[in-house]
Amino acid sequence: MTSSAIAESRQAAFRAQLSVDKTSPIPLYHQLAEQLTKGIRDGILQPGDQFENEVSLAQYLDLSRPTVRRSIAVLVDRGLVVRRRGVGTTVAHETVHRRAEFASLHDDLAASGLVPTTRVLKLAFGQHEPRAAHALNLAPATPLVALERLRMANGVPMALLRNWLALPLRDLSVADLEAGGLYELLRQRAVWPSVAQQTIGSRSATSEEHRLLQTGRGEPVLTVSQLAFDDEGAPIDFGEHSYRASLHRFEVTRRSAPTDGTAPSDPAARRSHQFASLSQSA
Amino acid sequence: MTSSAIAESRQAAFRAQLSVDKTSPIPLYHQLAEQLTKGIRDGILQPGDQFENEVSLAQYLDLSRPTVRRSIAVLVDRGLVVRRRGVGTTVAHETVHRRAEFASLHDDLAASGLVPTTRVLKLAFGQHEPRAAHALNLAPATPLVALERLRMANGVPMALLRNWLALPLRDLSVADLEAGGLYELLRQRAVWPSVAQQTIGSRSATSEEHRLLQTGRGEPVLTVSQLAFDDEGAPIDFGEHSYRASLHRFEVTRRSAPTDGTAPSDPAARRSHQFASLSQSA
DNA sequence: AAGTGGTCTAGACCACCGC
DNA sequence: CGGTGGTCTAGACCACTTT
Repeated sequence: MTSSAIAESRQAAFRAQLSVDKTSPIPLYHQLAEQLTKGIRDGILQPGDQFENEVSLAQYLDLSRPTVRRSIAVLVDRGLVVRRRGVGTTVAHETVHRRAEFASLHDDLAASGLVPTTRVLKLAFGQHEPRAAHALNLAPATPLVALERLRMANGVPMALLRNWLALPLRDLSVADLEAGGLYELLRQRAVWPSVAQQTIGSRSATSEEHRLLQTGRGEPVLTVSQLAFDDEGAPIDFGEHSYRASLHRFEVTRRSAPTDGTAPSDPAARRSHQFASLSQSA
Repeated sequence: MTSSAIAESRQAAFRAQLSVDKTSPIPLYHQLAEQLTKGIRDGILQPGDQFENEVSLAQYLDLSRPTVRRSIAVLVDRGLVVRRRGVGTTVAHETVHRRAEFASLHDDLAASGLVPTTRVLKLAFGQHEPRAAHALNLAPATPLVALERLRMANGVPMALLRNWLALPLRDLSVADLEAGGLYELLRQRAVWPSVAQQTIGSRSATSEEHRLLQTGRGEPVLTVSQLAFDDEGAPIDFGEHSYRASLHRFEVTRRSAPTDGTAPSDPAARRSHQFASLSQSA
């Protein structure tokens, strides 16, 4: 049995697992994209394997080709597969699709098997912070919720997190904030961050940071300024975070890809914008 | 005249400028997306303005609705507009669509009105660098092109750039490298980077960096390790770059958005992955 | 009820690649 | 040449928001 024959049998076995529920409120393309993604992430389809072509997959699942194509576009966008005109679609190489996904620092630490804890240094309502207000596109006198937290992992100080919330969330408590991540709390209050602009820099630690983060001699901090907005562009919060440089890395994936994950053959279209995904890890 | 009436007249004037060439080899959706993008970037359409709806725009341009929709999806992906079911499409707020796009450090400096220059410290063919080879998924003994450059702006040292190329480009010359950016040279040789994984960190400058970059006392460096791959996942290069922290910031835009720039209403689909764009600036 | 975006169909023709 | 992905059409029905 040749290796390609083995790959074909993998493909056939995988295809047999696929199914979509046309009565579900979940879009068909989304159902299929999730199943295809899982197949690759679980290793059922392996790097270099030929993907079933769009037409026959559509026929097999009784879907139209555009719908199947849209599903595959999701995988292309995630960097899991590569489409080549005239050739076919193949599962991308290992190093390409180890694409980091974003999670909050709290979640990231937890995922690393560490125990994240939070010490709330400050929680104040109705604060005025003209700089934060300006960054959030609000009037300078807009009252904000000011927040200062020290994030630790297994008791080791990791980051100093300062945030100013544009929302009148008077029910936030120190206990809530020490129990988990800020964005999780916001989502519980139906606040869905949609866009966040971050600026990553670095400098030597201030004396306060040195004290709170227990940084070593000459250890710098990685600084992240963040502006978050919801679906409609309404401001959510402004954050200024300092991470111990020796304990953190920010992973970014830059990708050149047209919007829908297809690759126009035209040179003008190739000069397209580039997209990336971000994760942070300790 | 009400402000919405003014916005409507802007919209009408803008629509009159639109046109697509059906005989062009450039995809129709791409032609339209570029024109719409330009209209927003040039301020012809302003934040908060209502976009023409998909159906009438399709009718006006004699295109099908899916094609127009695909164009608008490009803008959604770029963060320029916001779609809301039952409401319409509006131009995103200023702070949301000031989305930085990626460019090479060389291009970024030039765009800032600075004069970028490059000093080639090393250019060596057939080098063995097991660490770089491993990162690129190559055999440890694979010969690489080793490259070390000092990038300056207006004569001020900005960054130390070390790269190892996986490609047998024996025709690279010091003169080429001092004339422009590395990736521009690669594109001239038909090498199209498709995916780049970067890890951003920070540490205090080594003595060599201190000497070459003329860093101030206690000034750290921002470090970026980068792996670049082409369309097919073939490795292009491994880079280790050190930027003077006081002179650089990395801008990242995180966005939660489904693949094609649409927003599934289903909660399961909302728990989708997040995308971002990266730029670096001095 | 009217109008918007969100999804989907069942085709079509073309460009590119490998045989 | 056949098979693949890339683009496009002309509809359809639905979900959601506003009036």
